Amino acid sequence: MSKKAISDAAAPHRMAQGKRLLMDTATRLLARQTLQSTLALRELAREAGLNHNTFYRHFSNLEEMQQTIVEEFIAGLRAGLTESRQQLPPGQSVSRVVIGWLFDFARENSDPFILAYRIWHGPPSDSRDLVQKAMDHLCEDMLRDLLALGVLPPLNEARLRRLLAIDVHQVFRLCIAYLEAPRSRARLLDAGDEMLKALIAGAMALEGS
Amino acid sequence: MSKKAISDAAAPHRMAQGKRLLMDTATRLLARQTLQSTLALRELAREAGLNHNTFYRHFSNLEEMQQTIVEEFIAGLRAGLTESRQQLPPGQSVSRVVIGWLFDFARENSDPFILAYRIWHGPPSDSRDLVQKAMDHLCEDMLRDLLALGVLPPLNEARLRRLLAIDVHQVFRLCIAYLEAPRSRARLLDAGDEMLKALIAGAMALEGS
DNA sequence: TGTACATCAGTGAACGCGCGTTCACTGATGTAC
DNA sequence: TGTACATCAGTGAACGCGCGTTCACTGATGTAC
Repeated sequence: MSKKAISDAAAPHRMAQGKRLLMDTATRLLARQTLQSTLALRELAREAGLNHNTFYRHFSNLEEMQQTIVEEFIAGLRAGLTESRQQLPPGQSVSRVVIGWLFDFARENSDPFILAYRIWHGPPSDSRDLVQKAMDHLCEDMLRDLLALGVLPPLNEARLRRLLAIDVHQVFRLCIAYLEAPRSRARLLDAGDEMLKALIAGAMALEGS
Repeated sequence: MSKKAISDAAAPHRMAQGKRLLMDTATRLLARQTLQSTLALRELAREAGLNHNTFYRHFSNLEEMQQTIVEEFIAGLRAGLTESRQQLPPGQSVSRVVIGWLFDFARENSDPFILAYRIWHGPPSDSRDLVQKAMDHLCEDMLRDLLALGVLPPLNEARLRRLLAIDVHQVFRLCIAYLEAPRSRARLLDAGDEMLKALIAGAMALEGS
């Protein structure tokens, strides 16, 4: 199970040091800010240890940078999930393994993870649409996997999609909870497992009625 | 079913015009901002049509004001829910009625609603703790109501709480979706109904195993 | 292989502006006697 | 009922500061021939 930070996975092409540094610093500052405030361009550069004009060499404004950060995060998430899906150890609870992997991923990339989560639940924006699209995609993959693994009888697909979307939402919330209280890992894994089981059982019960 | 704006319900005591105006304007600006940026004190006052120093008559900083806004929102939400619970029309789907009421409430108080939702999913803060506490409370009320109505067999309470917490999260997400696409109201109500049914059925299935 | 030139990443000074905060003020409302 | 005083809501000028943005510059890397 890979634990590479996404910067390696998603941007193997050489990237200017300054750009890399600005993106990482911005992610850190945005993810760790305690009350909402604009990220100031000069503060970002100061924090990154660069001249404030270096920013303009790579981005024309902060929104553009944020979008780049989100794209990189999404690419890393998808690459990692694809990889981890191919190595599903047989006989284990699927959701435990996947959620476990996601917990690790969240821990390795906590700042981008938190940032993406907040953007996902934030005001409408291009960045938010990117995150939402990635989540939809993730949902589709999950449905396909569950059907392929035979965990699911072929129920009403539209309903399954809706319920899996709930699962995805809540799993990401669990990841955030995990980051805020890493010692609860086992309990949170249980909760994730219970949730998927309940949703699938619920879907089957609704089908019958 | 009351549709009063929360300012009436929660702050019947006379409040200085300026304070009221500042809080409403801040809520509007915060809820409608498209990309995250600090609310500037002077911009707020300008937008409210007041001298920028009026702010200091009522709050010592923006965080304090935000907390006041959140408290007022929560008080209004709870008062409204209590009221609507007492007038539950018999024979209807409980979740449809409650979610329907919540949709109306969200529409009548869309700015505070959106703000509270974003705070809920945002960085740790006193405001966020207030929202979380209100949601926990709401979950307890819901559990009590469902048990009293006999909709639920008395299952494992801890598990019920966890699954209802999921329901609450998702119901609020549905409210946000409703605000962003009011024409989908019927579809979103269906989704809310389906979700609660699935979760309850899932809980019962897990109990049996 | 060497040379000339273009592109690129990063620097540093300078600008005008809106910001948060302070202070001293005004006029209206409430209260004590 | 009237008077004196305190409290309260809102105003306006002034401050120093950090901000975003521009411009002209440097030195390193890449490329054409």
